Amino acid sequence: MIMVSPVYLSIVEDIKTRINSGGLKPGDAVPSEKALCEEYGVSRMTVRKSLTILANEGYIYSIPGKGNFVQEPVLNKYTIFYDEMNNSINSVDQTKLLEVNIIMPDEKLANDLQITKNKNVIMIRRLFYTDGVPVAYDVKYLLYQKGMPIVEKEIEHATFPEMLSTKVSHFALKKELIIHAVIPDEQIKRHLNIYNELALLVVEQKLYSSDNKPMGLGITYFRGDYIKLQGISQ
Amino acid sequence: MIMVSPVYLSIVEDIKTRINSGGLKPGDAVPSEKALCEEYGVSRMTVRKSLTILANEGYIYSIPGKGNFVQEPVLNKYTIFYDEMNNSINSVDQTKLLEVNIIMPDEKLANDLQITKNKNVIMIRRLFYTDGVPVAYDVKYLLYQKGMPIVEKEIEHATFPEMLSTKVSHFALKKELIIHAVIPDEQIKRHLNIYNELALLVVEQKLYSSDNKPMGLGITYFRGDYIKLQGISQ
DNA sequence: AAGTGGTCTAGACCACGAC
DNA sequence: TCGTGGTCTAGACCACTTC
Repeated sequence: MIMVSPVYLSIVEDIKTRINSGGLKPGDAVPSEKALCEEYGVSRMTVRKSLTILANEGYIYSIPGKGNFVQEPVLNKYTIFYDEMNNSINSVDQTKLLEVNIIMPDEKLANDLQITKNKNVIMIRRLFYTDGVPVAYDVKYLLYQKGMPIVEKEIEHATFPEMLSTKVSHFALKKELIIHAVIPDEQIKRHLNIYNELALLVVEQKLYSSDNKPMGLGITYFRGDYIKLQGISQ
Repeated sequence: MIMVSPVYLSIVEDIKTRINSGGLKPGDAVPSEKALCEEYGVSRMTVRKSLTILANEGYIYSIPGKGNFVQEPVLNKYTIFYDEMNNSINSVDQTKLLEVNIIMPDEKLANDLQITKNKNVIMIRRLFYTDGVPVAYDVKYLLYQKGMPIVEKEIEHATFPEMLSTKVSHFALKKELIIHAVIPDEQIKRHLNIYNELALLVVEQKLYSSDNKPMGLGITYFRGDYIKLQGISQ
């Protein structure tokens, strides 16, 4: 049994090697598709399949009528997998629902959710525990819509995107994270049993519908000694 | 002048709509390529181009011999653009090189860099300023290699990946971020002119060569009131 | 006019899965 | 055996860039 890797993949690897070794530098033109066909002895569609992969992986870009060119590498792009219940050093194994309420938003919240101050907003406040220790204080604000689940069972253990599951297709959901660090205020110190100096990692989540209308705002305050977020390139 | 969008894109949009509207649910089989050819009246390569795009965007996956299936949506994936000199609320406009030195690693550092404790490591310590205010304290550890730039000019204003520019192709560089929050120690308080309680956002960067050997470790301590990291879905 | 990439066709053969 | 997706070919026409 011989595993033969498809031709287009070996062409991809070959061109990657030319780029990584410096033979092809950012801005340089890749040989034309016709030239690559002759060089590798394959049809144009095969060469184009290879070039499509290289473009998808960020190695090259194409300008119609001109050619394919080596892309300047992106050095600052990372992928992070975030879920308020799970992170790289710790998982939430218990939650406590502090409050579910319908409120009227204040100035800032109305602005964040792009609504007027007389609209109803669902506020959910929870505590997250690991091994019996309170590790995070969590607040969510959701635009109130008919048919929304305000059943405590459905809310207590749900992550933010899950709370919108009945209203929105998850494929269409756009999300945004804002990460920063603060000193806890008295209320949070009380909830998280903090008696000495400790920093909080704060993660704000904003959910948008496919037409970029805000659907909700979530803020999770993690004890700094109980969370690390991890990002990876590619 | 009429802009005609290519057929394969309209097929992509049509299938996306079927998925977003719930007509096709996660786990469901997408109609076979042959069926799609007949439905849209196009050749198989055109249908396959559409399916490739849907697969690349995470909507579907394929099992050879069985068919194409709707993917379970990933709800926790975000992209973050991080660069120690720039973030969404603030940019570093001035740097101060505190120290460049060759050191022997301690236990933890040797472990992080996967080297023995008798190997040489370059340590670089810097301060970052915005409008004359020190906003971050930055430490880098780089494996010493012949030909490495220890010229202060090349180091002072460089981001971490840039420091390796002479040694590694940036395309091949793998990177990792660890984000957490701490209270500053006395040394950092002194460097950042912190007199009251303030949290630090700490970003650790690890750089790896293409064969997953660690190349360097960087730790940047940002004043919590001067940095916010932003992540977006898709 | 010549060269480039973008789109699309109508086939072909293969490996794999289900029956 | 038949249907499925995976690979590959040898063309074609188009829009665009360059000269």
